[in-house]
Amino acid sequence: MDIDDMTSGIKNVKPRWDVQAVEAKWQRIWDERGAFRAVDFSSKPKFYVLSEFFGPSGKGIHLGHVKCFTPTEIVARYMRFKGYNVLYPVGWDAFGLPTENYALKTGRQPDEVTRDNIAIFTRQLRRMGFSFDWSREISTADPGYYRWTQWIFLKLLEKGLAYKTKGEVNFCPSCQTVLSNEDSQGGICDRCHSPVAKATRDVWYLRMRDYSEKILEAVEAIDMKDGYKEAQRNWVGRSAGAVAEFGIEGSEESIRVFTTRPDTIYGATFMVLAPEHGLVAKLMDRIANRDEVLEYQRLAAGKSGIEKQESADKTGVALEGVSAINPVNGARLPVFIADYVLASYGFGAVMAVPAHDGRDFDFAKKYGLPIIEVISGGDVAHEAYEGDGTLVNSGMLNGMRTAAAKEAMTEHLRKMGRGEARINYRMQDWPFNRQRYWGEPFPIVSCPKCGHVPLDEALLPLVLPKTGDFSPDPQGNGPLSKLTDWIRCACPVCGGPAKRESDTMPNWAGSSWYWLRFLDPENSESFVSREKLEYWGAVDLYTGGTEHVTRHMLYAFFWHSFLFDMGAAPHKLPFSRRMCNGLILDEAGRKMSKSSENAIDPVLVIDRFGADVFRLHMMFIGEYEQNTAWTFKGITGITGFLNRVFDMQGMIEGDGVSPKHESLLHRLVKKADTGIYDIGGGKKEHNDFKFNTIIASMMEFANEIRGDGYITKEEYRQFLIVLNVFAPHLTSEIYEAVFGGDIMDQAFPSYDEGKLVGSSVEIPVQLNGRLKALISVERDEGQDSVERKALAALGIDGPADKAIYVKNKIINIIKR
RNA sequence: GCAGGCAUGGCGGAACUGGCAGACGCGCACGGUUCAGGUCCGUGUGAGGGUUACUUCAUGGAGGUUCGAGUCCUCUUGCCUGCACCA
Repeated sequence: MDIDDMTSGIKNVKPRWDVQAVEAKWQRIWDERGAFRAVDFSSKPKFYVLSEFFGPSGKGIHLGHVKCFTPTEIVARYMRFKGYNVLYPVGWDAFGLPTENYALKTGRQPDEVTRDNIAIFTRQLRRMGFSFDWSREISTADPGYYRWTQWIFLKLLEKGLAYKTKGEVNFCPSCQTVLSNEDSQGGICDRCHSPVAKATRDVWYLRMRDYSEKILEAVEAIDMKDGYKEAQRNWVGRSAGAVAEFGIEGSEESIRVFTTRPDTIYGATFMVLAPEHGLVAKLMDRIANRDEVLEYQRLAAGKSGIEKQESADKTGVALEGVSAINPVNGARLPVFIADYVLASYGFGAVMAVPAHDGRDFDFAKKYGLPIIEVISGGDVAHEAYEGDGTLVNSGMLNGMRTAAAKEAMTEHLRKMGRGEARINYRMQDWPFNRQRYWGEPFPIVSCPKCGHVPLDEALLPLVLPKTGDFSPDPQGNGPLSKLTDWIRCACPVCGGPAKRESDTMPNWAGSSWYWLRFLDPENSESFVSREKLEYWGAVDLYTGGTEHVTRHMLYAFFWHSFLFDMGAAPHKLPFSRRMCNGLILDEAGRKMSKSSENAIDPVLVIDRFGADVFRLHMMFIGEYEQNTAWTFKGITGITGFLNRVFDMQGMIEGDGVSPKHESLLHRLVKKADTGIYDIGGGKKEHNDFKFNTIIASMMEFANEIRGDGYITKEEYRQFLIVLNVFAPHLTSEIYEAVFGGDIMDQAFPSYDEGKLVGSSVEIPVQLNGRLKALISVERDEGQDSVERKALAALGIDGPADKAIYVKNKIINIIKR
């Protein structure tokens, strides 16, 4: 579909200025003047604003980019007017599967594809007129950049936060690579949307779980909507409880469980292990129903995450001949394996208390296991009671309340040497290697004698070698393993024959620290200079997609906390404030993605309407954080508005601010000054990012001017500055024509609280809460005289029973 | 199941700490300009009733607090978005 089809049926409003020429002219001027350069160590206050950098696909920018970047662009221009040294950088998250898959499909080299795509993005973004500091452009696939990604990995390794082991991980059969939990949310590959399988592989893990508390600290400290914090807390999944150790009858082995309810331990009537629990193999020769157990294990291993979700019904198999012993009362408990217990959480085993846990209850009912009530308050014959209450049937705990009993039992277990208090986390360590080509090579050599040996830092970057064959290997080896000359090397420690690591890092590696590199993109001595880190500090405002809240952001918190701990970053938090933009939907309300049919190419919109109109329209049709259905309806209203702004050049009369327009202008300036961005931040509630209503206020102002037929020079000047942050091209052009010079040299206009209301105000008069009349009063007029006017307007003799007057707003007369 | 969010005209959406509901824009109607269409300019536009003055009803639904509720409280319905057998 071309632009004419898409815009058929809407008014054909012609702009009265040469849109394309004006926009090209100012983009060139800004470029020549280096207008958006952020200045290191400037004496102005710093302001660092960032939207998530671009994954440069071949399709170019999409509407989601425009929705995401226009707000930060507006904030950046606004903050420059407010006298800040603004850093608003641009870069490329260039490694990763989309580029690699595209290169495979088209038979081209990923680095060439990346270079071409970056060129496309650059051209398009310049045409949007975004005020990026292009001199700080970075790409994660550039050796000068990924040298430092590799360096951070070596530091993680040095501090014991990276390790390689065999582990069960998510594996995408289609992309033929290992994925992290964050990459396979809902059991679906984030890249190709295939169902994810489980596989046992050699995995490089990063000890992200060790950073759970620090990540949670960052979650609490960053200024961000509660919903996102909650999603992040859930992802980390902190829960406080105890570990308890149950013996195995006639064996040295024991079952360790994590429980949040140590108070219910007297109610445990059986134990459940995850099917793949290591103990099963160890006890195999005592298990009477070996075949049945092995069969169940085999079935459970084959189930995907989705299959497990679909079968809510609980299944399991008893380990016949195995009994566990409750450490507190010596009770003999049967032991089961069942796939409702997850190997990856806690110890992969639970003490089952059917009276007080819904899942255990279901399982007990199905297999006819006893249910013992130990907390009073429910009806455990019919359903599990998970609430608090008083302990019964619980020996030493009887009569205690839940909270006290938890504490007492935890202490009791500790004294017995059979348990202790424990905080457990749902979040897993981060599987960090991918069996794909287009990523950062690991600076690691594998030596038969010395194990995994890191390369010397001085040898970084370990450059990704060029190869004609970078297709994934069905055996699950990284494509680099085919490059035998590159793989073979000498061990840095013993000099003997060794091999390089052939896997590469995931596409989230380079994005886990990139905001820091913008501070010092050319540095070849360190990842960022200390002085620049100290000058710029945290990103003041960071925006991006909601989908990155439980992924990129958690990785970012992890790496940043690590860099802080090792003393490499002087500030604790990477970002001060985070906002997430809503999605762009098509007119039918479906998600508009760049791959789908319904996508609208932003370039067509620029060609037809220009960047100024496009930006205003995008901001006008919906709120930043809400999903927005894209439509061309109404876009001509924006063109008409800018036409009227353009026409004001012929309506200039007088200087100063006319009394007629004074309160209107002050209200507009206040609306913009408070509604674009809350400077200072730190507040719980923000009242900014109100771009749609600021545009409405500008339209109101323009309507008033048109009605009056004149605008003063000073009014026009202030109005153009406000509009400039939204529509920089046209306003620069008009400003130059009317006033001479560059509008960007101006300061943002100021407003006066005392001038927001005109000298006389029209207020509604209510009688018993019903609107009856309007009266005109002086600004701040006293209640007595307003009340007299109101009574007169209502035609009432004598006093009111009561009168409520809200100054300059409303008066309500009560007369029964 | 748990958590978070949303609900206002024909449509997108306004409404600051409770204070004229529907700003602004689109659409629509009528009028002007035009040979005509488009553009442009003007007027009107929540629903019902009345010839007018006016009046009743309206922010998913039901109650409540208040002089006054889209906004606060209780209950309820529908939709969206995360996480989901996490012990």
